[in-house]
Amino acid sequence: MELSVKVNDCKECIYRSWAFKNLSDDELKLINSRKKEKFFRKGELVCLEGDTVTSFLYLQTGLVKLYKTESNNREHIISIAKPMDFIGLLSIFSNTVHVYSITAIEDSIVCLVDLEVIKNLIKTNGVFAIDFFEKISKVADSVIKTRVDINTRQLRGRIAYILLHFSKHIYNSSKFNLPISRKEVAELIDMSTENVIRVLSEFRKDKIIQIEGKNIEILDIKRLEKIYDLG
Amino acid sequence: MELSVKVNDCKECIYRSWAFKNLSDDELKLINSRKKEKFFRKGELVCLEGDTVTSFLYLQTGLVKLYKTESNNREHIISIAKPMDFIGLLSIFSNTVHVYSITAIEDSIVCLVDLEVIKNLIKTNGVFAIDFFEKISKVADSVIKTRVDINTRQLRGRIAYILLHFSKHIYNSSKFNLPISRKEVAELIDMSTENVIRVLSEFRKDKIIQIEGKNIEILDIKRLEKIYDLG
DNA sequence: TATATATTATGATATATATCATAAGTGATA
DNA sequence: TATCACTTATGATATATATCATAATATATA
Repeated sequence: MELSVKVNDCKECIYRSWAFKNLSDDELKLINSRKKEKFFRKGELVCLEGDTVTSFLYLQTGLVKLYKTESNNREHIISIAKPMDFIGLLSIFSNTVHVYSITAIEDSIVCLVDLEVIKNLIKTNGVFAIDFFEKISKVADSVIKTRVDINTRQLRGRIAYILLHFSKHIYNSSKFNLPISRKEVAELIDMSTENVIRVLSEFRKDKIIQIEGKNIEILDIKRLEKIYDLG
Repeated sequence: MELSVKVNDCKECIYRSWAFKNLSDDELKLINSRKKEKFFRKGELVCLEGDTVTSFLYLQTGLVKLYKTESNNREHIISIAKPMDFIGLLSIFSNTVHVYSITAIEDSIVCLVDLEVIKNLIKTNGVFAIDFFEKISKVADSVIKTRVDINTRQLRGRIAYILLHFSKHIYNSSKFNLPISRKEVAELIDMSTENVIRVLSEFRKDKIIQIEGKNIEILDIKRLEKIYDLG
């Protein structure tokens, strides 16, 4: 179910990415006329793998997961995207269809801009083109880096990674509410659900973290960082 | 040691990527005047992680590996790039320094184009900007896809992947000379060297492949594909 | 050519991780 | 409220994978 949201004017939009800083007022107006802000309730699908890419997707608020559904119906999460991320990743250039499915894992607002408008601006405003490529490249580069970081570590290192990631890069707090289930954590960092639970319990017993359901508090960040560093 | 190579004029260059198809003769001339083709012998370093990115790097012939050196001095190969790939990946937009080191794993010719020239062309020729980003996005997307493909499979599936990859996408032949050592295969698909050797031997015993040192021939591609599909 | 070094190879063993089994807790829903 | 499905939890066991040990080749280097 898509609810209507307060409509932001691009020019005044507080969620606007720095990648749009070199657009003129007229260009922002153009985007404004061809964009739509959509609200997605936690759990709602934003787009499905295989859908035709017609819009540039920008996450204003909330959190979404990017994932693929394997042939055995298991999901494999590629990335958790945060506000200001270009959540369609490189598909807008590399493909005519979305490579990943996207689902909101928290109530989220996604701004959809007609892809043709973005491509035309890239063609006509060279400085914007460079800015835009810089931003999208950074997002994609960080996806690659994360995949490698995770897969070169073993279980404890992966759990440490995900805890530090949520704490430092998403919630900026040592205390946070994990937005995904242990099963989804498992799908994100390539391990079994049982082992996710087990390692979390281990960290709890070692007083590295405190757990109350989905509420997690990092008690000993130094040790967590050490576990992450050692792999 | 960099040897001089026959200098190709960009306009006539048989190695040119389709991403450059919408450049005028003058624009190609500009690139031509600011490019350098360098020969790298097998094993030679093309660039080092951390080096400032000053050129757009394009692989004309040969093969190179993109890798990171871990703190424990172990190498982790991110990707094997083939002719026509943009081997600097997204670093040219996302970073001022190279994120990966690059080394030739076969005698290779890399064309280095002054990055400023490329960026200026992106700014002034919008159609080229789109073409260029389509290409670079495809290369980067395929890196992500490959990482996921590898890490969602277990050992036999990974070896099957790498054999099929070399056969289908790099050499277009069921018979080929593996350009990297078993150790490097291990670094590429995240497994131990011993297990790479073991699984290859297993495949040999099962008459799926034939091995003579680095010379490999796929005898039963159907079974190899099945092993890959099953993970 | 001789020597050192790296690669390929295989078996034995240790370790990491997944799977299976079971149960308590939680949340959705009829 | 009662029922059902899902999540969290933990222990036991099976499996996958890495590591260790050793040796035979192959390759590089003095």
